[in-house]
Amino acid sequence: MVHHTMRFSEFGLTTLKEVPADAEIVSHKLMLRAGLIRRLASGLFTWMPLGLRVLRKVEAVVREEMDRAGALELLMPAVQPAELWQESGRWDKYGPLLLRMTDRHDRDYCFGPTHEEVITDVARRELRSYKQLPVNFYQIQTKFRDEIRPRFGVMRSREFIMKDAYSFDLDQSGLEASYARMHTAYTAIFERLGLKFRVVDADSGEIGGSRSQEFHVLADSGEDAIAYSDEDNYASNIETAATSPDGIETAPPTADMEKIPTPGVKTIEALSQFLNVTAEQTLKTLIVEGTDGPVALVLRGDHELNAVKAQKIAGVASPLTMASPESVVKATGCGPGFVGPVGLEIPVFYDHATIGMSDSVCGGNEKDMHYTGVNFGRDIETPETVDLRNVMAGDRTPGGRGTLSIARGIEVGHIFQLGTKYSEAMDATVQNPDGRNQVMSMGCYGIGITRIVGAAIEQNHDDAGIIWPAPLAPFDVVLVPINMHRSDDVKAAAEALYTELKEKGYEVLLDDRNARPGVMFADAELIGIPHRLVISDRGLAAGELEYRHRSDAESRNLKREEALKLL
RNA sequence: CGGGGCGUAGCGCAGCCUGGUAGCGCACCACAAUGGGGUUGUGGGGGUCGGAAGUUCGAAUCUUCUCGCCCCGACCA
Repeated sequence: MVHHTMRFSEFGLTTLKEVPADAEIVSHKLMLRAGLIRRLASGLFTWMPLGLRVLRKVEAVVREEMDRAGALELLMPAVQPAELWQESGRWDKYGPLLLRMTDRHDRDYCFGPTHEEVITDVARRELRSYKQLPVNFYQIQTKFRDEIRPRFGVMRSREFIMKDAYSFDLDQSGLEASYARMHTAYTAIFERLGLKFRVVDADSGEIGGSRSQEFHVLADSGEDAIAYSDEDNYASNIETAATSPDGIETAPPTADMEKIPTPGVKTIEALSQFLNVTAEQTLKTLIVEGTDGPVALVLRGDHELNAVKAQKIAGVASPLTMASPESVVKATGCGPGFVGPVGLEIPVFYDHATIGMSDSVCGGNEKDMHYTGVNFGRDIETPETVDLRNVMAGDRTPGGRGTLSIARGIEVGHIFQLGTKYSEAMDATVQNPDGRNQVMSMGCYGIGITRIVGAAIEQNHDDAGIIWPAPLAPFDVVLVPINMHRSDDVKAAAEALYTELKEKGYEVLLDDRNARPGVMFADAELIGIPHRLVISDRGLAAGELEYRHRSDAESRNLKREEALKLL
C-alpha cells in the first residue's frame, strides 16, 4: 500500500456530532459520524478515504489467506448476460433480488448478485482434464442484490463488496478436501482480523447444494440467531438447528375434553390469560398453503414456527406462505384465532413437542370457542410428529449431550458444497483418468468484505466511538500536538515524530488542525486509532510523550523511547 | 406488497392546526478572545420549503395527484 498524506488537515475528513435520523445500529451511526461512509441512495454508500483504508485492510487479509490456501485470484464482470442465468434456471427463480437491465440491442443482463454461472462458464471453457484439478478461483468484487429493505448501513446494503471463491474437483471426495481447506482459511482470516466469531451449520438456501456452514461475528445486533452448545461442540444457525422427539412422554389425561366459549380470544397470550393457563399448555394451529390446498401446522403455544423447516416438509408449499383469512375460514369453518386440530379435515402436521402435552387447550374450529382437556390417543389420534419449531435456549442438543444457548450473530462468511448443481446444468465436465467426461464437483465460498467492517464495529466500540482491532485500523497511531500552532517546539517535535514514524513504516495520522485539544481527542477516539501520542510543551520539557491505547482507561507519561516501544 | 410515518440549508429540527417578510442548533467562512477534553463572542454565506396541479389578492402552511425516504410486517442469503 502506498501512503500519501496522513495529515488530518489534508485528509478530507469530516466528523459529525449528529447523525442522520435513519441510522439505527451503532456501527451505522459510528461509520457515518467518523466519516467512513456517506449514503448516496437506499442501500448505496460511498466509502470515504478513511473508510476505504479499513476496507483495504480487510481485503488484504482475505487475499493473503486465500492465496496461502492455494486459491487463484481473477476478476469476473459485474454485469452478466441473461443467457447464463437461463441456462442454470435461475433467471426465473432468483426473483426480484436480481437487478435486471437491457442494453441498446435489447439484450437482457443482470448486475451480478453472485457468480456461480459465470465461473462455471469459465471452468467449462478452461478445464479439460482431471489433471487440472483441483482449482479454486476467487475474486473480490462488487455485487448487487436488490434487497426489499436495505438497512443497518453496510450490514445490509444493496451494493456491497464480496470475496467469492469457487472450487472445482473431480468428485465429492475432492470437493470435501477443498471445502475443508476453505474452512481452515476462513478460520485463519477471522482470527487474524481479531474478531470473535463462531462457525455454525446452515441452510444452503437458494444457492443449493448439500453441506454448508456459516461464519458469524458475535454481536447482539446480529440479524441471525445461532444455537450452540459448548459441551458437545454443536453450533447451528437457528434456521437449521434440529429438535428431537427423543425422550418426550405423554402424561395420561386427567380431564375430559370440553368446548367452552372464549369470546374475542384470538391469540395464545390472550388465551392463556383468559383461562389462566400457561402458553405451554396450549396448542397453536397455523394454516399455511400446501401443495394441494391448505394444511395445518400444530405447535406448542410457546414455540415459534421455523419457516425453513416447515417448507421442506412434503405437502407444505415452498416458500412458506400463510393462508389468507378467507381460505382459513373455508378450510376450518372459523376465522384465524379459533383454529384447532380436533376434527380438522385438512392435512395436519404436529411438531415433536406437542406429543408431550396432555389436557391441552386449543381452538374449537368455531368462532369464539376453544377446547380444553384435549388429549392425544383419545380426542386426537396420536400422530407422527415432525420438526417444525425453532430451538430455544435450554433445549437439548441433537446429540443429547449438551444444552443449547442462543446468541446473535452477523453472517460474514458462508461456505457451501454445491456438488454438481451448476456444473451439471451448464455441462461443466473434464475427462477423468478413464478418458470419460465427468461433471465436476463445485464448492462456493463467500466473505462479505464490506459487512465485516460494520460487524467489527458492532463488536468493538464504546461511548466515545470505534475501537479498531489493530489489523483493521485505518492508522496505527495518531499524533495529537497540543498548541502546535503557537508553539514552535511542539510543531517541530510533532513533525519530527511524524516523519520518523512514517519512515519506520507506521501509518500515522498527524492531527495538524488548529483545533482545541478536546476536539482532537474526541475525533481520535471517534475514529478509533489504536495508539495515541500527545505532544505538548509540558511533556517536551520533561522529555516525555503521553501515550494512550484506545482501549486503555488512562494515559501514561513516558520517556519518548519508552512510548515508541509500545507501538 | 400490506400497515404507519416523514420530506423545510450539508446534518438534526421548529414553523403548518389558525395562509401574510422562512427560522433555530450543529457544521461552514471571517475577525477577535481563549488554549490539555467537542471554548466563547461578533459578523457572514448557504434553502425554487421533494415535485406538479389546484383553491386564494397571497400557499412551507389548505386540497388533489405524484415522487422519494424511513419504520413495522410479509419476503429474502
